[in-house]
Amino acid sequence: MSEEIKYEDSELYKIRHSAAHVMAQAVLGVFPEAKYTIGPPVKDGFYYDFELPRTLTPQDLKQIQKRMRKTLSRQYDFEKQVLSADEAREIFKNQPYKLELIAGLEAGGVDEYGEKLEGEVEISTYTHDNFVDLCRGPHVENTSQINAKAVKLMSIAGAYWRGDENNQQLQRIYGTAWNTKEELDAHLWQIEEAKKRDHRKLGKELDIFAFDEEVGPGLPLWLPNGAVIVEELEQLAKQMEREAGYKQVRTPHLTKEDLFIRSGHLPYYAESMYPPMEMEGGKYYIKPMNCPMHHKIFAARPHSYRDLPIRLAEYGTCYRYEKSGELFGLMRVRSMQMNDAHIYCSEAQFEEEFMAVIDLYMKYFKIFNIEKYVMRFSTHAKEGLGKKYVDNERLWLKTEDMVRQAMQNGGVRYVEVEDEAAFYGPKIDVQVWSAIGREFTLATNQVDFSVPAKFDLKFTNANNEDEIPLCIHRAPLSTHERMIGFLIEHYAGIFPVWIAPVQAVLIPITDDHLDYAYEVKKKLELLGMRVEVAADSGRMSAKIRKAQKKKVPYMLVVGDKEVEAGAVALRMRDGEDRGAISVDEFITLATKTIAERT
RNA sequence: GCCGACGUAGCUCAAUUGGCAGAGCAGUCGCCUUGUAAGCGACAGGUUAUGGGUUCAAUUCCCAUCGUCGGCUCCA
Repeated sequence: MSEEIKYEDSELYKIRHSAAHVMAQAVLGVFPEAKYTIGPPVKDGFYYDFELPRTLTPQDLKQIQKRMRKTLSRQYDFEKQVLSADEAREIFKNQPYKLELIAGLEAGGVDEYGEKLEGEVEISTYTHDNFVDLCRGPHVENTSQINAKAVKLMSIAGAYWRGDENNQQLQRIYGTAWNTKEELDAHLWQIEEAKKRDHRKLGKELDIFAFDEEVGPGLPLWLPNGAVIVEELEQLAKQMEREAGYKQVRTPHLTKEDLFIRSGHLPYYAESMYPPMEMEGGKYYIKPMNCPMHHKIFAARPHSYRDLPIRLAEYGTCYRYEKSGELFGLMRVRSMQMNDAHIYCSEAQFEEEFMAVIDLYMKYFKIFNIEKYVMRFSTHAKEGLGKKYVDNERLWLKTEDMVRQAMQNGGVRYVEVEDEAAFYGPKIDVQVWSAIGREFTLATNQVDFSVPAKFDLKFTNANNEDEIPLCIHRAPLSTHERMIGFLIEHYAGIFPVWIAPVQAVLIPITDDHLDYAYEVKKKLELLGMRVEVAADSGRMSAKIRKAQKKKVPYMLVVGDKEVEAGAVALRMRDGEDRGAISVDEFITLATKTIAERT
């Protein structure tokens, strides 16, 4: 990776940045009264945000693109000019957003996102043709370096000024730009391919989950096939957690408000919680997370340092009132089951416990063959102490160091991001991307050196004194919803045999072979396999096609020869025909594959 | 929640400028008895998301609600 040119320094970056200017010029051509804001390059393209007199239509996009092509057919230089704040103000006197940016640059070197700039700040403009934009570059030298056939405007969207929902909402136009038309076509093709593995599409095709308007948005229904996957994941988690010394607990879905007052979730988290129910004068909430319940379990009995660490695990069912626009298939829902656990330990035990959790992550990633992810280490920021972060710098630095040390000792690659921690401690998030490119936190591993105190959690240490334990919140398998959404896309629906909802389909060639098919099915089911018989009146090849579309791992064709020999003709879903093998041989092969989760 | 687009059979999609709502697949029932990705036929399937409005007439035009999608914000 390090040998590659950074995107920010690449030619493509300049092309996209420059294309954004050309687009802004075109928009101003159509709407002379438009206020333009910022327009940076992004992954695969660029955007530009505008305040416009009316909302844009797809027709407008065509017109804007046409104007862009006209500009790109000529040869205009991009000319940089460094100027004073006053000079800049004169040029952009009718552009309030630009004036705000100039003020930011002048005052303390704040960039277009409100982030601090390093070093000396100069104010500069880039001009091509008749269009001037406040910009620090870089750009291509001349518009002719942008291939008009490799630029395409993609969509119109709403966006808030400086990303703050309290600010003015602007209209954003997304575009994509490449070196050549071939690259553009390849990109568009890739988008189409990605849609095919979108979990919302595959989830429907493979009968994994469904939403129902009368049930409500963000409340998925697991169809039988989906429930199989849920069950397999739970069994995996329970097995791994048993081996790692966790104890299973179970807690209610409802709780009095007192619990969330103590935990500190109310009122700060209230807007993500379902409104309370009033019962006998008291308020009850549906839980948005399990931690307070687990803390109460820890507090339910006295503990000696000899008992620690105590690891409490639960696939807890939680409900969060996510804003309607934030819902996204299974990836972002309102009802969810978390692969949750809380580990209570002493400071001395912390590193080992944290490492063990990371180790568990790695085991899971190996099982699922997950390679494309980023571990994000989120730390506190000094300025936030006592505000968004618990005011205990010693423990922040100590636990952050412990986490850093554990990650480095384990040889785990991560990126460190300041000022992204939970309020109670640093954390490691595992970031992944959905098929259509949206980023998600799949798993999370958080240190908590604060909330245990709020719950008066304690254990008796070796000196016979009360001591507050540290707590590790961890969810390596995320929630069932997000994990399965992710797995559907990760495998493109071609699940490994152990989680495949249907593992084998018996395909009788004629009805004469039905009895034998059922006989084999029963034999396989006794071993715990999920098997179906294709008993419809179609041709064998039609039955294969059906099984193939459902991505069933094993297709077992049975005809006269197989009945005679006590065999099945094994066809794999990649099309490989393994010919006739004995039923016992198939059982050996299948049960081994399933048991090894390969 | 905000901005925009969209909503026709279980699924994927048709339906000239407002003029009788259709097809393929899936399903059911027959026939065929079949060797590695679609055998043939018949039947059934709809208050065009929901509720109002305009009109002689609305899937089509207008309004509201619900839902989905693309983004923003936010997140397991």
